[in-house]
Amino acid sequence: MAATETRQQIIDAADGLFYAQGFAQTSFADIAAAVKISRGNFYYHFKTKDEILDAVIDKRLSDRRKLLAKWDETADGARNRIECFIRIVIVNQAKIMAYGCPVGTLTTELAKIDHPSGDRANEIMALFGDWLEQQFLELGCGENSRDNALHVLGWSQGVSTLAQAFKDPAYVEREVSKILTWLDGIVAATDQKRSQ
Amino acid sequence: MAATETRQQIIDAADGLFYAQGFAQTSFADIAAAVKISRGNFYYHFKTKDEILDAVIDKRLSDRRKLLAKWDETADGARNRIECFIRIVIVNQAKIMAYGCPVGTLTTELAKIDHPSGDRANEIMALFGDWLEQQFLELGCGENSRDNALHVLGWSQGVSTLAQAFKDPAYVEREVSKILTWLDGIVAATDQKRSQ
DNA sequence: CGAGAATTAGGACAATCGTCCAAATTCGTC
DNA sequence: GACGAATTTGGACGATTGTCCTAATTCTCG
Repeated sequence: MAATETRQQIIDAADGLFYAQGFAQTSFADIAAAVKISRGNFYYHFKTKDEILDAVIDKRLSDRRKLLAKWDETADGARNRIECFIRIVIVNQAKIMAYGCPVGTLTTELAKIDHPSGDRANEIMALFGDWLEQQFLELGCGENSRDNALHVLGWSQGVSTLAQAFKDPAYVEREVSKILTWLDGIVAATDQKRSQ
Repeated sequence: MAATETRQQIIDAADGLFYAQGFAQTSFADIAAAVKISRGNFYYHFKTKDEILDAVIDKRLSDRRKLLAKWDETADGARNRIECFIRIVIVNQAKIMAYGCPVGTLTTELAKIDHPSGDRANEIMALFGDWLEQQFLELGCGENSRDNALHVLGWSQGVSTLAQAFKDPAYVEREVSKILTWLDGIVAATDQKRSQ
């Protein structure tokens, strides 16, 4: 099999296992079993566990960039694009209730063990923050755009944490309604300001 | 030394280490070094690592109950008590930026590894949720009280997660201002409804 | 087909993990 | 001071960890 192919399978399996079990709790043996490859084979593709982590972070960054690009293309207008982001807590509800937010739980875990790749993991969080800021800028929020972006981002992290703790789908639905009401309030306020 | 004394020192050290490093990342050797006790001595006080975890959760539950009781005594009115809760993200800012929320990170970690004591850890989260609900009930929010309580609780989790990721104190301050404005909006709305 | 490169298999390695035990030490009580 | 209980010590244990190496296998191309 081509090296790139096996390498990709390792990354994909590690991505899923890091999400479901956490980085520190996932061993080479776990990934090997998932890919059905000998343990020693890892050393050919990745010299250390940290290299796998970096590759997984790269993949997640790439995946999220693609997701945001898709929303940029398909969703009509900045408000609807923000709603796309908001609704991922419903779309991915089952996984979030089981494993939490893939972005938030990784950044939290790496920050807590002070891992060198923690900054790279934070880039995924920053990616969403920057994208949201861009949407609010397009909405006409001006200097409040960054503020609003972090508000929505933090909201999603809070909802994910409580969804995992309480496993209550109805709570998630209510919070989505609330933040959408807040969003439309922002839209109305900027529209009003613009017409003045 | 009395057994209860050593036991308490172990629990206190484990509490701090579980918070700073995470449960899974903290070994018996780590705690032993912190308490300056031989590793084997643990077996006399705790048969397994899970027993230490349970004791730490008990301590945290007790500590938080005391904190809430103090707020019940000292703070004047339900609104100010809710503000006490909101402001812990500022009071504990340094630790939160370094290690995240003690409650949220533990529940997240235990949920992810599907640990038997995860439910007990969730009780700490539920403790705050129930207390907040009680405050909103006293504010006169009626059936919206639970909803509002989870909103504030989720908010605190989101702020903690982003504070840890971005390490930006100004963001925390802005979010506190925002949620206090929201809170006063709730107070005003219920006052208005009451006077009708 | 055959030679050389690319890829994989399987295990050795030192370290660390949670657990457990027997011996040594300290403590309280008469 | 002496005896039994309570407490502590230091290390052994099997398992697992990440890392690393060598031999075997598969693939590629002349």
